[in-house]
Amino acid sequence: MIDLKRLRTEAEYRSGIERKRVRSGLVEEVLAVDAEHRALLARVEELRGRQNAASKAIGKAAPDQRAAKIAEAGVLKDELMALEPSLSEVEARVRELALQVPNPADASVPDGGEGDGEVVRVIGGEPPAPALDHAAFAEAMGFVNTEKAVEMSGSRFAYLMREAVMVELALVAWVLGQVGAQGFVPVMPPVLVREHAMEEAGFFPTDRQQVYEVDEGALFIVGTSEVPLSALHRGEILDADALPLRYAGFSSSFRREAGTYGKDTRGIFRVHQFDKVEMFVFASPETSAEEHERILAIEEAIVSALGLPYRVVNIAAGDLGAASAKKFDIEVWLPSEGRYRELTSCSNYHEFSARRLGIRTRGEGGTQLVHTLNGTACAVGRMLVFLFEHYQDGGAFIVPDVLRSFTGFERVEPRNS
RNA sequence: GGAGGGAUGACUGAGUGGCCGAAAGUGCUCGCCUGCUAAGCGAGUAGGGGGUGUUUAUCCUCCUCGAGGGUUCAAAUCCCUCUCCCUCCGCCA
Repeated sequence: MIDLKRLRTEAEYRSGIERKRVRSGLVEEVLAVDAEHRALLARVEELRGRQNAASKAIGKAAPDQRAAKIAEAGVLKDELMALEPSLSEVEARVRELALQVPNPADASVPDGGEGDGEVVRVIGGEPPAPALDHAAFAEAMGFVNTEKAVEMSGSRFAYLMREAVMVELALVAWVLGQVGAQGFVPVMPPVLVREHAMEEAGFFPTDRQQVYEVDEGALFIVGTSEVPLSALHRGEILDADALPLRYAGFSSSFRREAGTYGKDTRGIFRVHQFDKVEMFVFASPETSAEEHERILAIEEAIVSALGLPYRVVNIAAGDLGAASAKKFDIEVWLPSEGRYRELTSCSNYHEFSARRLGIRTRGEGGTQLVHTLNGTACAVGRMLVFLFEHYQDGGAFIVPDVLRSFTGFERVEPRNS
């Protein structure tokens, strides 16, 4: 949720929103309805004040004067009742519109849309394509079965099988250890949440079409453990000394991938269900930018330890999600496609989601909203895609060094060939 | 699945229609006192919106006692719905 007060008083705040490709006229509309709301609120409050005073007077009045005073207060009540429905109607409109307004882009975010991100750095080379691309290799090795999964569940589902399962689990265990060493508390959260959790995390209403709905709309399946992690301190006033609070959620993630027909149909690059270790941080506003860099550094350390060539991109304003004020993607070189593809991303939400969640700290001048940040420690399935290409040796698969103590094997030979 | 009890400020907990945004205690903050510590004494201590503005001051005002709705001139208190917690019974691991 944006700060309406800042929207109407700070030009920079407003331009940060407008840099994010918002529906034209939305900002003007919000401001107009907000003004209407405040004007009406003043009238209603004035009436309520008089009504409150009149009611109090009845309690103190002598018994023989009560009847007259009750009649008097009744008139005020009727006036109020005539006005209040329009107030709640305007309130609902402000809220509905404000929910559609994205978090303003940070000043350090470049202008433009998809493809206009700023490449911050490039690490590693651009090795040539292996004999088989990730999908063909995974199938040849018996690591992935999409055919039967598609019959059973539909496109973009897959069975992960054999040694690949052990590599998947090794990645999870290793990554949780890495982030644990950085102070992130491991969490396995519920993946079914109520609607308000989706809204407060910043996903509803804007990304509703990406989310699976179950139990007749009572519950929604999360597309990232960011949602249940964000709710971990819902409604709390946190001790400033306790910040930053860092969590690492491990869960399956589910995405409808609406509007991606025909994109990334090979293998398990883009699927409806995948496992992910996600970092989530509640930070003070003063340190959130620093914390963002820290999360990025951890992501880079993980990709580097796996020996993958990558680049860091500062995502352009028009390509940011609604809740994000700033986002870094790590894109890893995918040899078969001869280009960098997104593996992780980390965002600073500033106080956008904290406002909806009601998460604050106590400072000198009262309470202030915390900042929330999130970042992918490891999107496991997507990571496998890159490993399947970068760790081919002849027809065999080599287990990355750092995972070997978890898998118990170093190499998987080609099957029946 | 059935029956009953409950949800109040950072915490414990009183409060069945007006004198209640709310007793008391704990905690915390400040001051006093005590040679130190402990104890004692006094004061203060919820969140949010709007207006004003000398713009993290002051002041005015409205809302909030799990959430939403209703009754009433007036609701923490009465009624309805929902969410959650507890106890007992049943069922199942």
